[in-house]
Order: sequence, then structure tokens, then C-alpha cells
Amino acid sequence: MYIVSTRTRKLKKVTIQDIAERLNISFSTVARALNDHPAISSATKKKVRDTAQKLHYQPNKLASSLRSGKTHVVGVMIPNLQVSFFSSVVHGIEKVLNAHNYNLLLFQSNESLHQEIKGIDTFMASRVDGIIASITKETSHFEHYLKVSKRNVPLVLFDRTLEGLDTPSVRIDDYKGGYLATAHLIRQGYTRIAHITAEQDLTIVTERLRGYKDALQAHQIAVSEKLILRGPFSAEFGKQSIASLLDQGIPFDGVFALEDFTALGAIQELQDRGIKVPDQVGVIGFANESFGTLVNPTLSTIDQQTIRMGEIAAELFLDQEGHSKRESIMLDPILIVRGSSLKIKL
Amino acid sequence: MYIVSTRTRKLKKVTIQDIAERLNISFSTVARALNDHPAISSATKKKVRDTAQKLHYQPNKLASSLRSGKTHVVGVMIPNLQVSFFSSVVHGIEKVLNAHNYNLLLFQSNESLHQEIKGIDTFMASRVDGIIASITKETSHFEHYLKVSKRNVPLVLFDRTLEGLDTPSVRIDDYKGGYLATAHLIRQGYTRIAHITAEQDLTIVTERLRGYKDALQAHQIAVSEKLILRGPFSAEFGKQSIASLLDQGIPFDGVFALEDFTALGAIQELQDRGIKVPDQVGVIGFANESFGTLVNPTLSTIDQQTIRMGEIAAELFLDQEGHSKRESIMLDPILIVRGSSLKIKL
DNA sequence: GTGAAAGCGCTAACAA
DNA sequence: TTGTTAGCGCTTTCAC
Repeated sequence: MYIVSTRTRKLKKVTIQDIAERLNISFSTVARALNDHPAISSATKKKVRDTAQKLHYQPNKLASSLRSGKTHVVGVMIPNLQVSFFSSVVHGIEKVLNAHNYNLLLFQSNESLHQEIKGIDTFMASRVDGIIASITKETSHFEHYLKVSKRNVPLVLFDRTLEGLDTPSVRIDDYKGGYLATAHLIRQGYTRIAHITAEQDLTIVTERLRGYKDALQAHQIAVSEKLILRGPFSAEFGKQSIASLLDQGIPFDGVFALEDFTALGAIQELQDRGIKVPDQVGVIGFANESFGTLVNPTLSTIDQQTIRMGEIAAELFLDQEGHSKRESIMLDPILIVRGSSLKIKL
Repeated sequence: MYIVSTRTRKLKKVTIQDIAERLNISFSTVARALNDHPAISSATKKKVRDTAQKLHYQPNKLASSLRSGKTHVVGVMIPNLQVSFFSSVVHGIEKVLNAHNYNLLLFQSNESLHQEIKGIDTFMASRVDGIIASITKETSHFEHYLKVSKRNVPLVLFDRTLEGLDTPSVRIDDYKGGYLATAHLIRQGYTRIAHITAEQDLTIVTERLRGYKDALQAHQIAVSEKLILRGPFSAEFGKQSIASLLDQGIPFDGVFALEDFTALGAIQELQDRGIKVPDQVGVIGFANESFGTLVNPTLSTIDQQTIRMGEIAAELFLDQEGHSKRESIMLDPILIVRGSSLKIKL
């Protein structure tokens, strides 16, 4: 991109023009040589590449994107990178896109609709070749996403999808996850199973709850609203829930928490009150956080295949680039049995 | 960016030209109006903005970047987004850059020098306005980073910096962290303190070790090589280290592990062997992982100010944009005292 | 306060 | 196999 003139010591930008002049050929020949065009002789290609290197030529993607209409950049919008679920998915997305020579423009919405709209706008202005997004909790309307589709920019949603927006998406089957977790506790011999869930009306919340209820009913266990606790997503609420059940004298011997931190909070409170996990109460979480193997007892959980989800999101984008639009994909959650729910020793 | 012709139903791109034609003014006036140029009357500005909206005009950053030489994009290179330390830092970087209307091009090196070079190359080709990076463990030479500086692209390194490369950077004072952790254990009355560390020759490893040794000596405690265990970064090695000390009958009553997962492994092994933490052995980790408040006992640790580190990295870049190059910054680690090292009840 | 014109560095259609 | 030419959609200098 630059050569240092010996006289001025100033940096000069190097373009295909400069290479062409050096070799007394036209700059379009240089362009073709650099792009490995089949019509160019290998002798010319070699000469061009050598001088390109000598002059420290650095191609300009802006110019080529402007002209060709392809940026090889995908916009990725997530609520928050600090949530390990999302950073894991982005990891998967980046891995696959990188391997296909796509780059990734990252934007955090921070659960703000306003930010989300700003991000989509930036993506469109940047002429990204596609957008992979997980919507905010606030997102109720989706005009900003419709704009994307209208302009024929491939759009893929993951985890949190949008009812009514017809676009490929990938998420895990939260219903099945809730069912798996609950059925596992039942098979272990627990019968009065509490569910610690959230107040929000998110699919991931309602579906896990639905799975929980269906698993109980499928095993002829009545659903009791007293055993369903709704609050914020937090370890603290896990503790509170257990405290509340115990203080009210509501009997229970199993806990399915909608995510691992909450489950861990629950275990702590149980242990603090002298109740043994898993002997007296079995606990299972959701998300397969990395600390699950390290706590005592180790935490049973449901794995969400986060990296796989990212990989598939990327593939769904690549599919659209290849004009073969795949359907939306539902990943199977994976039951991970560890100490916290293992009453029946194997 | 597009208007739908009623006859053909085909999408047509909208440029400032189209707006200009509609209003019978020159396209340069439109450009100025959209950029809020002071020389344009507010009446014209309003007209322009209104029609821009009506025609669904979407500015093209590629064109403006190509012309102006500014992309408002910063390349961020990290080893792996799955490591919560890095995703946290990137979160901080994105937050600050976003607020200054910079976007973030993300690249994972996966600890591979080859990938790292490819990423820097992509950044340069994309004409990013700056690069913020944490180098791979493999990175020994740094020609690819020198290229960046030579082309006057602001470069900021974080956490893992490069000896000999003169560029602003931010990292935490690992020496002080090691010292703090060790001195804390000593103050709590532990005197035979083991250090579980790594084999690698990384600054973060050697500096924490140096802090550990200096803290011991400052308190008139002899450093014993038998109490320094070197292995891979892992919870498993934490367990092994404890097992090895116990099996060899080497007495100890404190453990400083170079990171939280290792510390947790150590606690597990101690508990499995019936040794009480913190009553018999005090343990402290490093990194302030989110599970630290949830395990039993809660884990004492050293906070690395990850988000702050990201914010500062972003600020160091912004400083260079403003041509005021700040020095490198060393963040103070923060001692977080929790249950695992609290022999003296307060 | 607005317009005309040049050009950023490439790609690609058309010639030769 | 290579060269010519016309843009992509903006920013920016110089006019008036």
C-alpha cells in the first residue's frame, strides 16, 4: 500500500497502477493477474505478484467492494457479548465464516431496540453481504428486519427468533430441553419437582416451562402452580425460590431451574439449610455453563450446543449466498447427567 | 437504497443523484445537506432529508470511505472468544467504540500465528482506522504488527503485549496481582503457601509467580520450589497438584492458583480428601470468573477489570485518532476476598 | 449558498 | 492473452 520514497521519506500509496507502470503493462492486466484470472499467462502473473510484493502492495477492499457489490462482510448482532451463550455462538459463527473468507462486523444491542435499529442501519450502510442476529428482549416490531429482507440481504436469526418474520433461523428445542430435564428427574425417582422460571414472555422461558409441564403429565404427576416460581434470571432468585418453598412448607424433592446460575443458587440455599443434594433434593439446570463440572455436587444440565448453533447460523447464511434457502433448524438439546440429580447411583 | 418501480417491481438503488434529480438541485448539495454542512440552508437540508427518507435512501459507507480515507471501523483481534476474559474485553471495547460511532471488525486468531497474520492482512485490506489486538501464545516475531505501524494505522495491544513493539497497550499488573493474592493469604495466617502455575513462558505466568515469591520474602517466608507446581492451565491440574502435594506428604496450608478454574479444582480435591477450606487450607484464584460467588466456599480471587481494560484499549485507540498518543497503561488488580481464604472471621 | 468536476482504487464488459 | 473504457457512490476543491 505504501512505498517509502528515499528522498522524501514520505509514505506513498501503492495501487495496481503503480505495479502496471513498473511493468509497462495495463493496470487491468495487473488486476486480473492478482485475481488469478485464467486468461493471464503464468509468466505475467508471476511478474505481477513479485512486484506487488516488492512495492508492498496492499489491495483495497473498499474499492473492490464498491465496484463489485460484494463486501465479504457479515453483520452479527447480539444482545451482549458478556453472556457466555452469545460469545460462544459468535465464536462458532466466526470460525465458519472465517474459513469461507468472510469477515464479521460485530454489534451489541445491549437489549435495546434503539441500538438494534442503529446496528441494522450501520450494517446496511456498510453493505454487508448478510446479517446474523439474535433479537433483543425489547424487540416487538420488526420493520428494521423487514427492511433487510426487502433489500435482498440474507438474514439469519438464532436462538431468539421473531414470530411472523419469514427467514431462516436456528434455535434449540427448548420444549424438548424442558421435557428432558424434567423427565430425567422423574426417572431418578423425584416426584415433587419445582420449576424456577422467569417472568419474561420469551420463547425460551415459556417453552421450557411447557416441556416441564408435559413431562410431569406424561408421568401422571399433577402440575402444581405452587411449585412454579417466577422471578428474574439470577442465582439470587434461585436461592430465594428455595427459601420461599421451605419457609412456606411446600414439600418438594426436585428442582429444574431454567438456567445454570439459578440452579447453582438453589443448590447453595439447599446446602445452607442442611438439605442434601442429590440425596434429598435433585437439581438440574440449563445451559451447560463451564463451572458445572467444578461445583460440588457437579451440576446436571441441558447442553444447548452453542458452538454448533453458531456454525449452523453461518451455514444458513452461506446457503443463501448459494441461493439455496434452507428451512429453519431446531437443534436437539442434550441432557448432561452429573452429580446434582443422581440419586440412583449407577 | 432501493425504490420499487411500480411497473417492474424490481429494486432500484437510490443514490444522492436520485435525491438531487427529484429536487432539481446538484448532487453535491445533497451530499452536503446529508452531512449537515454549515454552508447549506436549513430549508434545503430539510427538503433533502425528507426526500431521502421518502426514497428510502441508504448511504453507502463504502463509497464515502473510499473517497474520504476513513472507514470508522476498528479491527479487533483476539485469540478466542470462548474465553470469558476475551469476550469481556471485547464487550468493553465495543461499548466505547460504538458510542463513538466506530464499528468493530472481529477476528479470532485461535492462538495461531498464521491466522493472526491473515487477520492483520484482512484488516489492512479493509482499511480499518485502527487495530486493537491481543497476540497469540505463538507470536514470537512481529513483522506483521510493524507493518501496521509503518502504515500509520493506530495499534493498541491489550493483556498480552509484545516486548520491543513500541505501541500503546493496556494490561493488568500481574506482579501486583500475585503479590496481593499471596500477601492476603499470609495476613490470614497461612504460612506454607503453594503456588499452582503454568509451564508457559507468558508474562502473565511469570509475573504472578514473581509477585508470589516477593510477597513471601517480604513476610520472611522462604520460597520452596517444592510448593511451586507447573502444569497446564486447567481445573484438572489443580486437582493433580493437590493430590501430588498430599501424596508426597509436603505440608501446606495455603494455595494460590494462577486462575480460578485451577483454584476450583484444587478446592475440590481438598474437599474430596476431607480437608476443610478455608479452615485447614486457604485458597485463592485469579480472574474473578462469574462462578466464584456460587461455589462452596465462595472463591477468593483477583479481579482483572476486564471491561475496564476493553474500555481503555478503545480509549487508547481514540487518543491516537486525536493525535495524542498516551503511554501504555497498567491496571491495578483488585483483591476480592471471599470464603475460600477467610480463616479469620471478621 | 450552491454547482461543476475530479477522483478514491478497483471490476468487468467490450475490443483487439 | 492483454488493453481500453466506463463506472461503483461518494467527498472535496474550486468556482460563482
